Amino acid sequence: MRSTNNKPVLLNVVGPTAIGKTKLAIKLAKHFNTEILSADSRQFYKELPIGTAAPTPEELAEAPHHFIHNRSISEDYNVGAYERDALKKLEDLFKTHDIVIAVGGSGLYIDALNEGLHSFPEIDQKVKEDLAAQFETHGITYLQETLKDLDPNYYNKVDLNNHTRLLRALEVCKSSGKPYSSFLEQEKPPRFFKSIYIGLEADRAVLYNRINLRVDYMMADGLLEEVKSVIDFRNHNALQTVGYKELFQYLDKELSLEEAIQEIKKNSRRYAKRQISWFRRNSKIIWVDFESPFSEVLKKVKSAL
RNA sequence: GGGUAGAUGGCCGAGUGGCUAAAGGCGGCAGACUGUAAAUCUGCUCUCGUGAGAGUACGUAGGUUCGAAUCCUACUCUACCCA
Repeated sequence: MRSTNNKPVLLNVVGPTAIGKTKLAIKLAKHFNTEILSADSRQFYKELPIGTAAPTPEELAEAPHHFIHNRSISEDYNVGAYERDALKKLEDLFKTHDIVIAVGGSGLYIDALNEGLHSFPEIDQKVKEDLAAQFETHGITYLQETLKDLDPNYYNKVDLNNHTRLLRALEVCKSSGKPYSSFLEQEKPPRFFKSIYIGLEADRAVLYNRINLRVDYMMADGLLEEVKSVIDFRNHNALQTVGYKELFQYLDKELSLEEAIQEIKKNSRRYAKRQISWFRRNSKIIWVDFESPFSEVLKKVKSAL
């Protein structure tokens, strides 16, 4: 089942949270007798099975999964590391499979996998801490002015209100002595596989209803206990996550349990909206209704091969 | 039955004669996104119109005024208090 140009195929299943990506990916994996590569920025943390809606043990048994529960929240992990690790895994999988399934709702991770990121220098931790401290004391203006000085090109492009972006760019500039934008100008090596994208969609009201219901299921499944078990790590990046942030607030007595649950639902809806925005601009995605019969999905996949 | 307070856009809530289609918040919609990305950030949100602009709007009905969400009268409803 190689693609027409004889490259192996990475079949990406994308879409907003709670729309049924996991289940579709498993069906596709079984059909093509292949394996699943997760492109989800939270499901690889083994301590967070409930709140991240990771595949259940039963689902994991249905098809081989990679990048699920293979990391700890105590580790620092990020897209760059993911791209490196996932690509290596993919090379392995393509030795024995012509088609592999990727599934995930993290747009940046999907893009990193399929298109690649530019290569950036290592960040000097001291530089990072210094910048954070400067931001703390001098505010965002400091970041803006420093960037204007170190990388005027990027200064003209970035969202100047977004401190996260400014910090990252400055970290690269200061660690490497070269402008951040100069790294973006480098040629990216082309992928050795062909990418196909299936996007699941649903009416907004239907999607929101599914999200709300899933939060209730998570609570019934013991999300609160899961959150309590990881509270010592609450400042780690891995826990800047919907479902955890809000329940930490409940444990801090800032919110009632009911309020916290409502916040989780709301923030999940907003997250879904951001995912939709991200995927909408990818014109390669073949969109299908989340309730489409599998045969129909399969037909669309095959016509894209 | 009497008294007091109140009634503002999907919701909460400010405004107390012109600068008000009406602050702010919430909710919603749309967008950005290259190593924190389930993060971070931006715009829009009465109706019609691409736009200029027009129309409708601050409980209801009248009134005062060049001009009213803002002042007056009556009525309706809500909350609390007295009987």
